[in-house]
Amino acid sequence: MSLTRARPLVVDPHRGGEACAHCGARAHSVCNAIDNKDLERLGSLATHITVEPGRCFIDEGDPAEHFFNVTTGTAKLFKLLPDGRRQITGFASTGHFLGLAVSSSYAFSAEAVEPMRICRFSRSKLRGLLDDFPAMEKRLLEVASNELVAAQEQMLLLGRKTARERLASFLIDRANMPSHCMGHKPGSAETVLLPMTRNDIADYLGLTIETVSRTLTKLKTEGLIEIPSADTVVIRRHNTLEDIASGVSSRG
Amino acid sequence: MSLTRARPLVVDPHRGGEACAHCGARAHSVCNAIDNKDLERLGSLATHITVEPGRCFIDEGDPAEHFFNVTTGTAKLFKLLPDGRRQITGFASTGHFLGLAVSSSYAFSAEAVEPMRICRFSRSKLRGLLDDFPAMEKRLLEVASNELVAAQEQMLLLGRKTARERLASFLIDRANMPSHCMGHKPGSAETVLLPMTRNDIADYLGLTIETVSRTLTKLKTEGLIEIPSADTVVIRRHNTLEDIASGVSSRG
DNA sequence: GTACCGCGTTGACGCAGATCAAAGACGAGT
DNA sequence: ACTCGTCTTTGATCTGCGTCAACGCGGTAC
Repeated sequence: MSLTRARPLVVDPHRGGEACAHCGARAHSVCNAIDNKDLERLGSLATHITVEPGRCFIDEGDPAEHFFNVTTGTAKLFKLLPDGRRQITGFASTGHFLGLAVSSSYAFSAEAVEPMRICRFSRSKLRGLLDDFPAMEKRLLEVASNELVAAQEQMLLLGRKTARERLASFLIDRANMPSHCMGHKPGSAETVLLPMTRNDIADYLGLTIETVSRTLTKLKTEGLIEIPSADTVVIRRHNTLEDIASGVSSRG
Repeated sequence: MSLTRARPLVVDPHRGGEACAHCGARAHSVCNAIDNKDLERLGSLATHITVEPGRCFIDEGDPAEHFFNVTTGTAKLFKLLPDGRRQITGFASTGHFLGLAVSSSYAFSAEAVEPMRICRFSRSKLRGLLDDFPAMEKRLLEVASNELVAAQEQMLLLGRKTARERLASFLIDRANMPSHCMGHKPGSAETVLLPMTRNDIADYLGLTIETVSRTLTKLKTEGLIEIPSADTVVIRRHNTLEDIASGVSSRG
């Protein structure tokens, strides 16, 4: 299932504990379970890579040789059916950890939607690190548990919510994201940035691009949101949108 | 299948390490990460309870005071919307571990579909146990990772598969389950037992009960399966069903 | 026996969202 | 400025599945 690899990923020669100590993502990631004094060992295992938008850096089915930690930017995680139908299972931003699977191959693909910087660890080497630093393993379990809760919420959305409710849920989720995940501009919690395309949103919400566009337009004409540009949404009536998202409001 | 209900959970006085040493579920559960010599401590933390079909033993939103380990039987895990719409996020059978969430309250409800025996641990006490036995924490991380992979697969199903593909996927999944999960009679991998109702299947697959019934009937008339009784399905053409499940076959 | 009652099946019809189609909007390259 | 390609919006039409309704079946109580 390998997609095109016109150019190799860019590997940054800059590495080592020095990089970890000054990493802006550390505060938001599993890495903060590691003491300063042990950071050098962590850094020695990491390779820093940059990924341009549209580039796939994890291919479903490929041997799972690495873990990844997102430093900056956003990726979409997705699974494909043979005929091209796609389900985006999530978006990974700063601090997000990828590649947890026990299996020997990746269970999903990952593609950058924004320019990204990523920290890459060899799977086999990290295993030894985890044995030495149980605090990090504890953090991983926390992270995995939280993702499981989010996955269940998404199953509820995909299985039982209407298009209107899905869009409302999506916008509320984005608005509630910490600012380091690019959910909104600092100081303006109601401005939601959407770095992904309508197609990505559709594949995330189990809809078509047309339904996403139409539903957003409807929310706009009802005065619940504004859409100053295609990748920016301003939430005007947050409470109403929350009610719709949780299935309370039946108007439409 | 229907037994009496509206009785409290039965707490079995039988407890202690002795019970763990002879527990039939241990081989399939996170407990097998614990040495025999430490089993007594594990057992001292556990309370054994029995749950009758139809009884809810986890309520979404309640304070998360316990972890659960399924010894025998099957539970459905689900989330509700205010108007009653329900999404079943999974079925938990022998060896399944419940209540991983980091949050202080449960993210889903759990209800027995078959008579169950469950091992209950206090959340706070188990925390200390995990600190002492990192092997168990490692197992938990493995379990959580595997569930995350399953959750992503289910998102693909709910977001992008047709009713026909969903039912085929469901039957294939059931057929591939280890026999201790009641997926099939030993020696007859193609006989799938369905302890849950059509309503449960519908809420698991994001469909209605009528569509589940119709689609199963269609698969039957096409000779892909047999339905000797409502809770038993015999898979006749396993490969064809697998193709449908993975979105290859477009006939219908 | 008969009268339930919960569960499953089947049919007729309706609708939310998919599909098909076309036309802006916007940026990159020349 | 112009073209080209990608993304987005909007309209017309179609359809898979939901909704509504009726009936059958097996188990249980009496």
